[in-house]
Amino acid sequence: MSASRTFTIAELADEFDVTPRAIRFYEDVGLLEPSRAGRNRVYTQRDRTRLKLTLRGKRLGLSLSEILQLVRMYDSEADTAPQLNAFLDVLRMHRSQLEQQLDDIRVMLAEIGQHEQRCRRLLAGTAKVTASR
Amino acid sequence: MSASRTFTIAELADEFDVTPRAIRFYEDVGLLEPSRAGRNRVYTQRDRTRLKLTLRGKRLGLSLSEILQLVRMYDSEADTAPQLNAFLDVLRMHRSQLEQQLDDIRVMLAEIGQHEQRCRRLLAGTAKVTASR
DNA sequence: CCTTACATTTACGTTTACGTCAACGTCAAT
DNA sequence: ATTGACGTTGACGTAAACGTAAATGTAAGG
Repeated sequence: MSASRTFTIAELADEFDVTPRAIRFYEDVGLLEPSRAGRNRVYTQRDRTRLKLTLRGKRLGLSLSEILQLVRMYDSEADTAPQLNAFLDVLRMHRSQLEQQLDDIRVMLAEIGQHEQRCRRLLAGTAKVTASR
Repeated sequence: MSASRTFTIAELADEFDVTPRAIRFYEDVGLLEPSRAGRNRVYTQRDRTRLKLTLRGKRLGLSLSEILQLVRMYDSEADTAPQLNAFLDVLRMHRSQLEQQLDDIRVMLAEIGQHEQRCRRLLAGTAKVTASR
């Protein structure tokens, strides 16, 4: 069993292209919980996964507190019916938000396609003009 | 020709569920350019479209200045080959970013699906327990 | 032993995207 | 004439997400 590798703050910072400052900040808000070797932070695979989740959330425009709610929910061992139903509600909300984003992205990609077409048309034009001179 | 309807700030605020304050702020940063009827702002269809674009950008996590760059680019009448090529580069960048987001969303949706499954399994369990009591 | 490199905490600074008064204009309805 | 309802311009406040020193520790290498 790969004795569950650990990471230094700089390793994670390098791997995910964030600053150590940001990583410590994520700890402040409760997203990471590294152990310590003396004063220094020691990050586990779990922290690494958390960080990856965090950055993915950020890329989708979530705030850190929203991300925190998410990971806490995912970690929580809800077991009563009310808890589970509340959980399901939150999941539905997130899913509908993600689907809204999917729509937004589709529209934007379509627009980008249009503009690319236009650019290429125009470039073809300037090429001819240049060649004909 | 539908004499190009105009809108008041409150109409737009209502339609898109944002505050007038936000709309005025978008004007401050250059995203909207309403004309005036005396002191009051008058928004055109173009402004409405701009606002829609703005809010879509926001949902995807873009900053207002990024959105401003986008709409300016889309409006600009680039016509020289270097301009057009630069334009294409930016379009490619945005497309790759959107595709990254698509990936992120797919992963998140999959995770949500997992959790929903788990919840339903557990709920089925609690239902049985409840029923058997 | 001294420097270099990386780590830490504390703390103040900064940018973004508005919120929140305050003070005022204006037009319609009572 | 006054009361809302809606609009305006400042101007200050604020939450989020770090950046940026400053002062300190500490382990490794020359």
